[in-house]
Amino acid sequence: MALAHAILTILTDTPSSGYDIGKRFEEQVSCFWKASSQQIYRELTKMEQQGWLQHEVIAQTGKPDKKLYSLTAAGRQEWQRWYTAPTEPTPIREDLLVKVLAGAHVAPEQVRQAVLLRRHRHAQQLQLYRRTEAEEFPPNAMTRSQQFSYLTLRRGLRYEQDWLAWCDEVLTFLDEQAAADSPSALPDTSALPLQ
Amino acid sequence: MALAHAILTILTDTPSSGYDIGKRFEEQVSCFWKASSQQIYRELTKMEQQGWLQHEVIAQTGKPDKKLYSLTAAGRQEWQRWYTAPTEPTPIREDLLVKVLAGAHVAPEQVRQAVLLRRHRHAQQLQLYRRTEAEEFPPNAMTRSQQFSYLTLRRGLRYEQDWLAWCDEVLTFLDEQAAADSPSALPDTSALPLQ
DNA sequence: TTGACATATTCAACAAGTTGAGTATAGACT
DNA sequence: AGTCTATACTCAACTTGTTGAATATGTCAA
Repeated sequence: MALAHAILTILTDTPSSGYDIGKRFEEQVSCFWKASSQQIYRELTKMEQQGWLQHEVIAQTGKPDKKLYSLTAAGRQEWQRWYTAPTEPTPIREDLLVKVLAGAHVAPEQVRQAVLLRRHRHAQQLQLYRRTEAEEFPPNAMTRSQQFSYLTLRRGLRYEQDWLAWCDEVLTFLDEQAAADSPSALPDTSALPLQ
Repeated sequence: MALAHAILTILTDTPSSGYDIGKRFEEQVSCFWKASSQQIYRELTKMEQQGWLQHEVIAQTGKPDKKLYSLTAAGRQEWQRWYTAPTEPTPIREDLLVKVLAGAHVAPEQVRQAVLLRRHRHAQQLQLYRRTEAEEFPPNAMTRSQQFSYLTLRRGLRYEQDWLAWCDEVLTFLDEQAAADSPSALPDTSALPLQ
């Protein structure tokens, strides 16, 4: 039911077509939700069958017709119900952590490579968020709606920073291990790699 | 294919039954992967069909028979291939962020409630991880395998701490808004809620 | 002795997410 | 003239994840 509620939330803001919703997902919401257009269209059909939405067909010149969806009273009510119900955290499924967990069974270089690759991805994503922050959220001139939007971007920023910091922890650990194992290492830095 | 590789990883360590794997998922891996036993059994069957695993039936006294799965050469090879292939970050789907995004459309108290509920959950999870840390990872006496395991716990600890910090950011923002809106507020603390 | 709990696995149905193709119009670029 | 992109939607097949029930044995405690 989760995607349905994300869609309801967008339609709370303004009536939209499936295509519009898809774009808003990509632009605004991609930091914490991803949905393919196929998924969105399918969900919209289901939600209309449930009576949460209605649509009217809008003829456009130069573009294909579109179905403009808007909330029904039942939809608005369902949205309110959802809003006050507790939200569960996303189940996390992280390949990289599985790899690190098994780190003792592979060459240290393999662990390092895996972590480095992911570190790079998070660094890029962080940069992207930083750009968005600079471009779309002027420190002293945000509307109320923008302020909330900014709070969600803050989550994205934190998330990426936290990943980077953890990757660095792992890399530091690997460095210390390597130093301790190599004959030319300083002898007294091997213990207590993390605390 | 992701669950399959998590299972391969566990079997790299030691041959196990579906039930054993389920328990290790719950105990060790639950911080970053969740799988129901049904899912695991289904996946094991599929993996055996692909030739990654083989099993032998072990008769036990006082307990039902079990199927002890172990890696084949092909399975080990596939695991190696996966290990060196880049890992994508999990797609995140966070209801709570959708709620905060729409914060301007509901009463501030509703946002606060939603955030407080989640904050509580993360605080509890953090405490749980802290206990695990204290009980299972003695600072100076970890095996190599434990050290890697500890690194994954570190990810969990960080993750929960980061959530708490963000929740507090949102709550602070809401407090400042409330103070700015109420007549008895200090007049000059309203601007620049975050930076 | 009855019921809860741990061990150990299977089947069925469904919901959610992914992949890929297909249909259409229209403007812009080459 | 042909291709690319943007708009706008649909259908089908598949994989993955969730929920609930069913089966079977043995131990431990109320």
